[in-house]
Amino acid sequence: MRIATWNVNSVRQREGHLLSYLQSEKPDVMCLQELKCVDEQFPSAEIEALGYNCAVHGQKGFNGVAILANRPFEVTRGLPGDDTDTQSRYIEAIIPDGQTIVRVGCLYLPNGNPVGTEKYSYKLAWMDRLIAYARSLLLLEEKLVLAGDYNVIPAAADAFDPKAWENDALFLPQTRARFAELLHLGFTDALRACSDADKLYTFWDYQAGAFQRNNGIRIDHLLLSPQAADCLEAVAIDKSLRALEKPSDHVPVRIDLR
DNA sequence: ATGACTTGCGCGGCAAGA
Repeated sequence: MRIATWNVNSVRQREGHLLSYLQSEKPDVMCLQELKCVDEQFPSAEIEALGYNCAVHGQKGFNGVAILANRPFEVTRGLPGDDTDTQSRYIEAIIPDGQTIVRVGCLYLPNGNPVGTEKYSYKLAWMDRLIAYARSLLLLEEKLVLAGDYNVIPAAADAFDPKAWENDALFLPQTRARFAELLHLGFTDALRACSDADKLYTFWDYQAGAFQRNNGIRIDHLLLSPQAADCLEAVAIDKSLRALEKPSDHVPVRIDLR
């Protein structure tokens, strides 16, 4: 089973690239973040025409997540743990796979900048909720994939210029500690399970020719439960999409599970 | 040293992103 994740930075602006990607890479499951639209504005008809089912958790203007799959599936919306949180940042699917299932969580973790504001405390609180929920999901002992834009640079090797990120919400020690805490529950970072190479990035800023200089960061991740990690066959970062006209600032990351 | 793009909203320049 092929599972991909991509922060599209507006699904309406990226519809053409998305449809091309679905046709060329043929993921069984596609996780999308930063839709920047409400459910009614999501291009469901065009995606369904390619044989996908869509589950959308949109929001006006910002945020918004979706899961697409080439078969029917069950879906739940929202990250448990705070009924007052109105931001659309989590959607989960149970994907049938022969006699078994794969549970896929699609997440858009808050950016958290500027540090020292309520934005950063919201990020840390959201990570605490994710850790608590992930702990409960692991008890199910299923194939589980938590995929998305984590807005976390896990280590210095995951940034072209780590010094520039020292005081940023994506790289602060408290941020990385929570990401480590999540991993230590028993998750495997799919990319790092397959490669210890540096200069592997999933985001390049639009400004100052960052992509041309490969001045990027790795912040889009697929975390695997033990049962999913045992099935990991391959991982890829689809960097070529960043060189297209009108790209997202993120590129897709995908895995193949046997 | 600073800003450097892109998007949504909605029609004037901001907020937000990372």
